[in-house]
Amino acid sequence: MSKIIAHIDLNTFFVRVEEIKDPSLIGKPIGIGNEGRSGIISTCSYEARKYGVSSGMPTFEAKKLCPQLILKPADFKLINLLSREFISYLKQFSNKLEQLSCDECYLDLTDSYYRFGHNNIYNYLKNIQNGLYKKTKLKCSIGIGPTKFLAKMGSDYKKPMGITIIRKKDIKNILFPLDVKNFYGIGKKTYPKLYKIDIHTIGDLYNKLIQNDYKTLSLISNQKDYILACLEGRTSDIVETQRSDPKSIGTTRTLPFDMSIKDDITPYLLEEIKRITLALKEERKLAKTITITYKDAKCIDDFKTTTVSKTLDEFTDNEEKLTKEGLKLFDSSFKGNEIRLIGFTVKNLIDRNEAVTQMTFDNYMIHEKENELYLLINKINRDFKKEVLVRASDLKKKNGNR
DNA sequence: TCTGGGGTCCTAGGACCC
DNA sequence: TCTGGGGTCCTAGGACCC
Repeated sequence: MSKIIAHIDLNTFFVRVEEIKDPSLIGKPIGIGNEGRSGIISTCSYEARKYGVSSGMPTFEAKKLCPQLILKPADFKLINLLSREFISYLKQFSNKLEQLSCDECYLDLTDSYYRFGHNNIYNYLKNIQNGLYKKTKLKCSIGIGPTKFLAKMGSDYKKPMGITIIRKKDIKNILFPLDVKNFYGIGKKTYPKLYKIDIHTIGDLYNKLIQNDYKTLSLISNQKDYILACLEGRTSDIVETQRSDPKSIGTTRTLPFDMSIKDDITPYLLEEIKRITLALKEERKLAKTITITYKDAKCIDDFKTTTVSKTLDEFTDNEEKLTKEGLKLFDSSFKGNEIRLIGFTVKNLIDRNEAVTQMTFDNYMIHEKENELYLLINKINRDFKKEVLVRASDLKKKNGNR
């Protein structure tokens, strides 16, 4: 028997958070993003979309398209709070929940649907959707299908507050007429190439693949089996409740201005290395491979990103070691060209307790103690900085009122 | 003033070993 | 005389997603 997998997607979540804070914004064109040198729109309201504004667009361009656009920075504190409420609300219906990001998840409803003798799947879902709205004021779209892929395509099909059921027998009717760029996994590089060989819809793509069309295979031969499995309802229906281990941890930072002098860039790199060391310790991981990322400042109609990496002789979470190796790699690879962004990533990760076998127990215990201390010092530093900022702003207010 | 930041997965070539 | 074939690891880059 096939499962009942739901994909639940919050509609324009970051915008909705602002509307909940300030209901007078409802119905207005809103973009979430920062003003300034490197601001982009992370998401925008449906009203803004009418003007052509879309996510990923630089804010200056969005402003050009829609001058009355109201720009708000993302309020991550409230976003995280509401995201947790969203997840905990859904867990009432099934504990088989896989969170994909702050605003979407899969839910395996097979047991709960049948156990409580429901007989109308649409009403059952409508109830979940309305309940979420009542409790949190958040709007969502729900897709239902026998596989995760079909559920995901379903939640995307109708927004906002849509409910779409895609059984295997509905695939031809619902998915085949859709533009091929709506296929989850076909992105902005591939779809124009598909258009060129006269593949415009998902149905076109399916038929060409079935026929082993030479031109189609030359573009996406490696994805053939996967795409066919998706469109025949044969992909995964397993909702993974355990958060999977991270494969890499990294940060990047856009510099306050374009830089080409090593000594100017180094402090920013050091800061990124510090952040990653802290994250490694918090995740209880050790890393073996380090990567530095640069983005060129000037490059004709594209920002070229280059990476250099190095695999170290041992797994580590030691700040001194990561800093030493990071700087060495930077020194040997940086060509002195103008860059606008710098980043540091670690990969090739193992659990810290796995490393016990690689060091003596005493050394392991010393390492654990050192790390506890490291996290504590970081927390004190953070709290201290916050305190200083609060006092500074109090002082400013006082002086301002005089 | 002028395109974020966090990830995953895949590929291809080269080095190296047996 | 002159270099197979399989496997693994490392590195760089590309495509995609939220």
